[in-house]
Amino acid sequence: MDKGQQRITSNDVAKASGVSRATVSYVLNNDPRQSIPEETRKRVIREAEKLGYRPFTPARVLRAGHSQIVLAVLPFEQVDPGLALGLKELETRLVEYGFTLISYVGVQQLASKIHPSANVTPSVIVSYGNEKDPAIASFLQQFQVPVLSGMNNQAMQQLSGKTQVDYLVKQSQRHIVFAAPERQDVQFVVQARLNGVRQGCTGHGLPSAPVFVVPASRPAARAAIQNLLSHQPGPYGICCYNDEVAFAVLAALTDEGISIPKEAAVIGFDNIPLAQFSIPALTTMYFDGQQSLDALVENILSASRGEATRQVPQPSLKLIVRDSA
Amino acid sequence: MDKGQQRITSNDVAKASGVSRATVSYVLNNDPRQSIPEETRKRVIREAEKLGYRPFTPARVLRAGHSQIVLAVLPFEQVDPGLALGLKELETRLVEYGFTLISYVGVQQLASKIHPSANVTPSVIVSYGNEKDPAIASFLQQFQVPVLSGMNNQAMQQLSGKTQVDYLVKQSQRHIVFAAPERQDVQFVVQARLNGVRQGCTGHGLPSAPVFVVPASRPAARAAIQNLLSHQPGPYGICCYNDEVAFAVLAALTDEGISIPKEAAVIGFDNIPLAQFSIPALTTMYFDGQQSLDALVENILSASRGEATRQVPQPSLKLIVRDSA
DNA sequence: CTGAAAGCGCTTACAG
DNA sequence: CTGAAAGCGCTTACAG
Repeated sequence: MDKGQQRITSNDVAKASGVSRATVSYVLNNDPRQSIPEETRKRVIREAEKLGYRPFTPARVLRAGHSQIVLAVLPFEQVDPGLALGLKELETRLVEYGFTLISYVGVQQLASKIHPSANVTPSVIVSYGNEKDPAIASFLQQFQVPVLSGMNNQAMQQLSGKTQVDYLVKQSQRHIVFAAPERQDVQFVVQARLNGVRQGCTGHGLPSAPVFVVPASRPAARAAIQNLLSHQPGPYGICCYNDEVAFAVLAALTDEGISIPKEAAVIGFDNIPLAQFSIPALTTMYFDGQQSLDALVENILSASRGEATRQVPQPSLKLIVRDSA
Repeated sequence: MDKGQQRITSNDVAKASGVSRATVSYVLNNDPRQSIPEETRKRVIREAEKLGYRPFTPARVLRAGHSQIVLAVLPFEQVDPGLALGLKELETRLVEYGFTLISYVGVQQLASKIHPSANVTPSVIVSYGNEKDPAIASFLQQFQVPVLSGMNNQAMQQLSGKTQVDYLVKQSQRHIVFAAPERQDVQFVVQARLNGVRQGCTGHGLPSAPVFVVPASRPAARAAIQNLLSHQPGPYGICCYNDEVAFAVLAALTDEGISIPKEAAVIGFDNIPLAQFSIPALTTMYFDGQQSLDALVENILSASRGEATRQVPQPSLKLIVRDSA
């Protein structure tokens, strides 16, 4: 069945350099318990290179009993830009320890088909969704490996919502509104953020913020905001779920001729690269997860060895003040 | 070393259901060449489920000699939104055949560290970069599996550039400018797009389009565009590398008080979700890769069996006319 | 219809 | 210092 060239194995390298497979393995893995003469070592390495030998990972993993793969489970349709950045950093960090980060995005549909897990054998999972959701829980469980929580917990999300309100209120007293996306895949986070916003309102003795679901089309967004604003006199303070929602709100406001930030102040979340180029430039916030990242990496390493993990510190919240609020 | 629970193997299932490992395998893989009594079959399945048995993939792959993994190699820092969508679709399609799509983003740095390939064993690679780049070529080569070209070739990119010009010229005669991003990771594509734009200029008897490198910060972008526009009288037609660049151009133009599209028309590329929310709403284009996707999936399947692949048809180019051009 | 056995490629005690 | 051997978990000829 398998046409084409044969796989090059450690056996080939052994033969080519006139040693046993054991010695090849010792040399290539730099086993400190063996002392191989420099000459032999050189020869093995040279032959391996010449043959283009790559150890066949599945065999190695079978032997070791566990892979060096970390799986990030992201149960949303799209990865928010802020999260994408964090994952990239995590990946870079893990590579230094010989680990590879693999992401599953939009697990809900995938899980229902042939289990994608069939092809990937992580030794640790980092979960960014609601682990209490039974569908997600059972998806995670089937891997039978430790599951860590990514830097995306409810407490953090609430704090962000609250901080948006704090900033808006500090600027001047406003009717606080929470702008939510239509997409359903992320409502878990939306809820947490909303809770934070409402908590902020309570803290400032303000009425509870209404939810403004921002339509995904521009004319609809405009109509919706017109309707929203007609209910109450301004000025408004609009806490957006993220920068993408904020762009839609900005456009709707502009189309309606509402002046920003005077009549309606808008604050986003994520500080995506595009945020500085909105009109007006978007005031926003983001998580600076450096220390949390360190802790997460440590936990991943521990978990992969079967050791206990520690509490990850909250990332700190950064505010970027531009022109929209 | 390995603490915690033992792995559940097919042996456990065999013992629990009072059959041999062979039978377990036959049942669980639905081997059509065996006729197992319905009762035995039921029992095996039940026990496997009860024990939560999952075949250990590395062992399976070692036996089979090849995985069911397809690796997408994306040698850029970030994945453009249009590409991200295409990958998502590809993944969905492949899952139906039992394959898993895994992406490596930003391979240039990764490749220089511990070879990430050590942990992943694809049976086919889909490459979205410049395969003639020696660094990329050697990265791809080490996997020793068939490499297919993703839907991202130069001819396509050129056509997009040319089509941008065609549209702009059809609207009215303008000084054509090509707006390129600062980021270096994607210059391979930028060049192809630029070639297309210049080809379009030539076709219409226009002078060759100058390249406007758009700074990543708003004030710098504004200063740069002021400088650009001072060289020649308008009106301008600005072909942007993608929608993100277009957002920056729009902001710079607006800050300079240039009227869009009258004095400067702007056309983007990708039709990202945010495109409709720019001010003014962005005119842009994108690839509709449906038929190409079918062909790519077929090729992946063929290649994984060691069979020959066929030419992938060009995706068609869609124009979205909004207000910026 | 079922089971004992071989073998995929690797690493690592173990014997020399 | 080096090599023969065992064994990770799986599937699949092969023998019965």
